[in-house]
Amino acid sequence: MSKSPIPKPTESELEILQVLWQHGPSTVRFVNDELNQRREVGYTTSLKLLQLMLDKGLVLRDDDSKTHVYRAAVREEETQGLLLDRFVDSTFGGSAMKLVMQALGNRRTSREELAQIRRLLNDIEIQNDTTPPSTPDAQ
Amino acid sequence: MSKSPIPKPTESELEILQVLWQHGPSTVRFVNDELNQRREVGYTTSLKLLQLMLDKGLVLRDDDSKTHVYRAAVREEETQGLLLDRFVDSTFGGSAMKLVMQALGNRRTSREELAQIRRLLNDIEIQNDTTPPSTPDAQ
DNA sequence: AATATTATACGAAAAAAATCGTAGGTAAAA
DNA sequence: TTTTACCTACGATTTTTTTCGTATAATATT
Repeated sequence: MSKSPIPKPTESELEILQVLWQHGPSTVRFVNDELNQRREVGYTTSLKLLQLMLDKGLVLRDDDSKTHVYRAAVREEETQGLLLDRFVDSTFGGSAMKLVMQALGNRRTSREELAQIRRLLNDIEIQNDTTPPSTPDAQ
Repeated sequence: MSKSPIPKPTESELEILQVLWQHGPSTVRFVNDELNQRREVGYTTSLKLLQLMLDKGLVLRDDDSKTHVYRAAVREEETQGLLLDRFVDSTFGGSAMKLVMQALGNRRTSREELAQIRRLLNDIEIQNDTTPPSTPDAQ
């Protein structure tokens, strides 16, 4: 049961992953166009990034046709969770609570979203009740 | 009412800020010792970092005595909020909700903490009710 | 067939961060 | 007063990340 040694994506790599997660398998051209909606990036820059990501195993590619198609090799939630851990650690000293409080307190959250969170809280409490609190949290 | 153009702290700088936030004004020696509880860092590395941070305005220092004393120049919540924004943006495509859901769903949250969040949710809803939803959110 | 367009590969420069070594100063101890 | 211990300043190196230029091949266009 070997855990994949996912290398942490850098900020730029994350941007690209976002595109792939959101739009599915894409060509370099498409990815680059997407990136350029936010900031100016050269085509070969995106290309190189994707190639590096391929090496790292962050993406896979289909090079059947001349124009290669890349897709994310890591799942969105998994990766986000990983980065979240790092972030909570580095910025909030390990306290996920603090983070949540800030995230909620800092910005305007709609009633709909609040309700959604309440629902989630309920679910978690139910789980807490039905599950022994001593669940080994293997990382 | 000029907002200070706080430069974004890097990961290492964040580590140091954590120490200062947690322990208050500290000497280089102390900061370095703290850092070394997590990983190996040379003394002059910490020193240099603090000096750079001084330049950037991230910390202030009292150099009355020979041994300088540094303290955070940026407030914890403010800085965390700033970084949170960046993080939400880069990792969760701008959706704070997604982040909160993950943060809560992903890890074991104690009943106490859940209650705390509920309280916060209540507060927010009250605010939402008493405050016109159209608060100009000048960025 | 010749030309223009669009791709990939890849080395390497540029930029950003982190780390360290060494010089030199001050103060306490011997 | 000499020695020892600790501190700061600061240049410079190393590492990591980002960005780009150029060579070259394949495809489409005229």
